[in-house]
Amino acid sequence: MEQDVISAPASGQKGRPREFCVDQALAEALHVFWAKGYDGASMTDLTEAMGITKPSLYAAFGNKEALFHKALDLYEQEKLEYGRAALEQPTARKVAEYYLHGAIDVHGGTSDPKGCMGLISSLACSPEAESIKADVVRRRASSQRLLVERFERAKAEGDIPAHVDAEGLTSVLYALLQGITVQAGAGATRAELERLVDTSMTLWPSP
Amino acid sequence: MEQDVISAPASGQKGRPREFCVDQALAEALHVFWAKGYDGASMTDLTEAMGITKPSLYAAFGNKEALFHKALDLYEQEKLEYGRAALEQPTARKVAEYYLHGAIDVHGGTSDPKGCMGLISSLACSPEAESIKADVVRRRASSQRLLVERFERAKAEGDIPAHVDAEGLTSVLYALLQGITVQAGAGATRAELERLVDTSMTLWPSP
DNA sequence: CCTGTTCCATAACGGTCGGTATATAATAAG
DNA sequence: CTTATTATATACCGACCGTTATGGAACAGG
Repeated sequence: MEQDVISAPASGQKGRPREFCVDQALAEALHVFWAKGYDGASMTDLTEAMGITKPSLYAAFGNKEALFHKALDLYEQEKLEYGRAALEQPTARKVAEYYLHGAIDVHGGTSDPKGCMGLISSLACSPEAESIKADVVRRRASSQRLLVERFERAKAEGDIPAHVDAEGLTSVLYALLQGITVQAGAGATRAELERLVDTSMTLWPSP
Repeated sequence: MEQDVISAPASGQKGRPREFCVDQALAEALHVFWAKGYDGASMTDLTEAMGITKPSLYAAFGNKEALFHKALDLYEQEKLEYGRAALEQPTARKVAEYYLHGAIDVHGGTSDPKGCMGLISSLACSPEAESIKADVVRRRASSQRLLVERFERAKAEGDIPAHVDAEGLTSVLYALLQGITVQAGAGATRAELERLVDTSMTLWPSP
């Protein structure tokens, strides 16, 4: 019943071959969800952007919600990779710098929609979007936990003062990140966002 | 043609008197918009919460968009008053403290919906909500400007170091504010939000 | 060829959206 | 009383929502 979404190899297909690339269609869907949010993206918006008809979409992805979760997977893999890379920076300060500048690149750039796809889709509150919101919150919590551990390691390494609260610092960094995506979505220029980040880094605790 | 929405005095009304209190109905509408956002709040949601029928709503408020703008006015007057009060604090540090703690009280409380009504309604991007978003962005910019001026005064008074960028600091404070409302809407506890604010204040520049 | 399977295209489903037409009820003025 | 004016209640509008049934087109194996 459940069909493999990742482009199947040419062998073993019995019926009529599909006329579109699933990965590319998913990338287009991601773009629509990113720009309009889960509720704001209609099936018509999606199918037109993906270049396929509604039955094709349902056959390949299940339904709108399943399509969103797959788009969110792709979003995290491709666009939120800077979050994983940030953790590997040598110092806590560089972790934060990498994080915030990465946010500007991804959420304040010109090639992709402004703002954060997860944030946009999780603040809209239609009852059917509750599972969407729960998914986003869950993913956010897990990546936030990694950041707490990273800052606790930094404290052990004397990288940030011992009196600093690692969880609190993580919440602060996340709040700044969220603020960046909000302001980017509201039309802030790249210069304004960099000013925000630069000022943030002047406040960052010194070891 | 345009009717005065503020409860008119008993004199001069010619027809059948209305059977509901306009102010109270507006307060109920505010609650719905706050919880669900502009797009997420349906006319049925609104009329049921307000206890009136759709024709009554249209007669009294015009349409959904006009109702939202009036609800947003009420929201700013009643719920965002802490933003104006913060500006009058004696030092920049106290301004920030007042601002952030006020945000926790209003956006992370239990009596009202979690999160920020403006943020929730301005991130949803249906084409019809563009003017909603523009209104929210405009109001935000104007209150942000007041904060920049306040911090520039603080610099002149030696309240924060001269090398600090007042505009950047304002963007940082606003990002923290937005992050607080986002995390409150995502289910953060009051203790977590206070931890965020406390840690933020340990980073605040000393004079 | 035929059969089976899978995909595409059209059209339609019931439901909800924001917004109204219509008719009736309640008041003030004459 | 009648008349004018305004509010209410019901029912409805066209448009769009997410989803699916239907019928034909394109392939593989026999």
